[in-house]
Amino acid sequence: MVRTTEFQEKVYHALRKVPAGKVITYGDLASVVGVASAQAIGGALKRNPYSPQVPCHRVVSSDGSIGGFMGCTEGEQIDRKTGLLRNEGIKVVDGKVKDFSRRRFIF
DNA sequence: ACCGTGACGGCGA
DNA sequence: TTCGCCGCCACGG
Repeated sequence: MVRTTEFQEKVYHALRKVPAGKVITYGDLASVVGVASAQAIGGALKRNPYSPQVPCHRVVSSDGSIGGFMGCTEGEQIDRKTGLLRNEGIKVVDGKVKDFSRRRFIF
């Protein structure tokens, strides 16, 4: 049983609305959930109890960086995250999201 | 492109 | 329950 706070649930719920092939920044996601801290989003994703249900891999940094994945800012986890993004049609080169045009998901 | 600072929430002690 | 520290960040210099 995973204890999730309302904050985390909001984050997960908002993230759930992001379809495959699109990515969102931590800041934008924070804006959606109504908080001013993008880092808090990262913290929530880090403790993400739901793996594929909540596409935490579709969340990238504002500068296009992949960001982190499963608590790691680098390593094979990141490589895996990159693979998932590419699998969804997102172009990722050198740890950066190239197709940044659709990073903004209109809610 | 890189580093430092700012700001907010979560979590542990 | 309260205080302090850390973090998958954002932005300016």
